[in-house]
Amino acid sequence: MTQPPMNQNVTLAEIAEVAGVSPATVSRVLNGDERVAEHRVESVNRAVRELGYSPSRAARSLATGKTGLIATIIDSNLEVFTDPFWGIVTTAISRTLQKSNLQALLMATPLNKADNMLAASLNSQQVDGAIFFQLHDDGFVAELFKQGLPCVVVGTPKSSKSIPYVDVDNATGARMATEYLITRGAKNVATITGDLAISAGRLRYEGYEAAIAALGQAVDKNLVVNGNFSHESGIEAMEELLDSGVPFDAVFVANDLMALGAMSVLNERDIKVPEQVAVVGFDDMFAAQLGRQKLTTVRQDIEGLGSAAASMIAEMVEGRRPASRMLQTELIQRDTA
Amino acid sequence: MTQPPMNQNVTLAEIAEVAGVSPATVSRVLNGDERVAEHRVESVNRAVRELGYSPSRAARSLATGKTGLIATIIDSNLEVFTDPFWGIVTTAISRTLQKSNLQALLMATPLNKADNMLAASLNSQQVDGAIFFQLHDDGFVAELFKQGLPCVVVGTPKSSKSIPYVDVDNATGARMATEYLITRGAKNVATITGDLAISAGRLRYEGYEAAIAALGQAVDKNLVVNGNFSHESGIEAMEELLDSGVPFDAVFVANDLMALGAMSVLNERDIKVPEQVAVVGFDDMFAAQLGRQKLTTVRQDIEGLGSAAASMIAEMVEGRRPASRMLQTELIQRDTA
DNA sequence: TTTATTACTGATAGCGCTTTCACAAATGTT
DNA sequence: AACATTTGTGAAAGCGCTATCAGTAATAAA
Repeated sequence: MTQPPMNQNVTLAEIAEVAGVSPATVSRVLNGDERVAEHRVESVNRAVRELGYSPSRAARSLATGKTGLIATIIDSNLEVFTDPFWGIVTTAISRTLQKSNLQALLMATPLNKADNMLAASLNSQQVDGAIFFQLHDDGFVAELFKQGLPCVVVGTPKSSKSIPYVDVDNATGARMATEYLITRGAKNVATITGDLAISAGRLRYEGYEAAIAALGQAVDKNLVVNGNFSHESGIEAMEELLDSGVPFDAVFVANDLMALGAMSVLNERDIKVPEQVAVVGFDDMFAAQLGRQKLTTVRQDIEGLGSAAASMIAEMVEGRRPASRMLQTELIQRDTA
Repeated sequence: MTQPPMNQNVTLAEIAEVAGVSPATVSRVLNGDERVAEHRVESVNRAVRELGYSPSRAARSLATGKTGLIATIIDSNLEVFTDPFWGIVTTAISRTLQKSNLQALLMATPLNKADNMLAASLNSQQVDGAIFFQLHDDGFVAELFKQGLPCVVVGTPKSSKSIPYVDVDNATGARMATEYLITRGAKNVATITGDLAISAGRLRYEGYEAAIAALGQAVDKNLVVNGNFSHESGIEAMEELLDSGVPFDAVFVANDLMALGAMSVLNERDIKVPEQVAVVGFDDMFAAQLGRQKLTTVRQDIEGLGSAAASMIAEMVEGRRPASRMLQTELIQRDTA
């Protein structure tokens, strides 16, 4: 409760004076330099406490060439706004960065046209590193990375895998989901895919494929229908599947949003879930738990995504070169399968 | 497509040399000082372009005492993570700040115990201002504000109204919703309230009350049951309402999450919506449009909240003192009323 | 004891910008 | 024609730190 005085304008020089040492020594103490006599460390710390001193970031940046800032860039063209995803991930980033004395600079900007503005921000000594979110065009990121800016992308980069990235293990998650359906007794597992142009879409489909292949079977093309991750496309895909007449008793849907759409079609046509058709989604989005039937789905560790990205960038800032990471998923069994 | 060279280490001094003027003049041009001869302005701009120069934020901060940074503080104890709210609002903030050459610094931190750390970040010359999200204890903010830090809170501050804030007009929105229900022919409009300890909860209830009062009636206490904004509490509240036996033909629910819960109870008991009971929610959360019956609700302008907060803080940074703002809501008619 | 290390510490020189301040040139005023 | 203003510019002094470098005191090695 005893708020420290926290004077706005105390400078290192004043601390030096009060503590009776040179500015250099104060700086050493502040930065944890070992070889300072114990009694001086103490008197410096005391002065810091008493005057409520906290060093100026600007001055420090200017002197060191480090800003302590990490750009967190979201392509505002992207519609990540269907879920708490972005909030959770940025919060995790911010929290994790704090441990390395870094801070997150938020940048929402259309990635294509902003090239220049963004480049200006990133290229000069404005930030120590940058975290990008899955993007259509990662050529820009590759460029920056090559120029020496520490970068990590959340999601799987399209072109240059040389950029460190962190992603959810989409393929394994999808495979687990499909295998679960099979284990539950499904004979014909259909799938509604996401946008196959996006890595998450492709990989989830490949996971489905792998599960079928493990059975020694080939994928029946009639059982796969393409969606684009939208709720609407889930509805359409399920209608198409049903109308085609192919028999199926389970469906793996590439994300919850489409799964919810698919479920509403199933409900309308009075097809019992999971008795007649079992369904499992992917993402464990918030709304998955809202309906009268809660969705069985593959949960991705969103918070983990953020903190992994943050700690990777922190490593890079310190000069190391972290390996890309793949986060495990978890099958959440609920009402629909 | 032609990426500018964008050299990492061009300094103002080099620009001065290339342009054949003094550093002071370069600085003037960069900052739009009027009284520089036209031909010099041009040669400076040319040099800037050719060398791909962009000024160092740190140096500028050190010289001016301004950082160009706005802290965006989210109390990580809070569960804002049920909706895209946070993502939308921060994106809007970031985008709006850019217009004033400011940037958003993200800080997710438990507000109570972090006092010290946060205070350290905010108090010294680390940021030019701060945006806070609705918080239980705004005493901390009041403190900072009194100390001269430009602050804006998103939501309605509990204690000190002297802090500039921006909020959705909860009362009017709730009143509109209730009146709509009445206009539609409802004779007995019930309400499920939110947490009345939170301003949004209280104000939405007051809006309901006002609509009833406008009819010249008093609120029938049997028609109001308290929830706490959670899905679960919506379910419970509706069960209570139904079990109590009080007749009602419409219900205004203080948020969509509870409304969705209430709806599922109505469905289970085969009560037709909106024929037997009309329902309208509040928030227009994403999931409101997902079910088979899309929720009629009061939309709040989340993006507006973010950009208002951002432009208010920008004004304050420039020394002005903006008035608090109240954002209008909009009734979105869908399937449930 | 003399010399070579080691342990601490303080001057001091920037980091890259802004901003007085002073001054010259150009313009305006009696 | 003499003086007072206004304009446009550069020199130079910081802004608050860090980091190099050199120097003194204390310790180890010869």
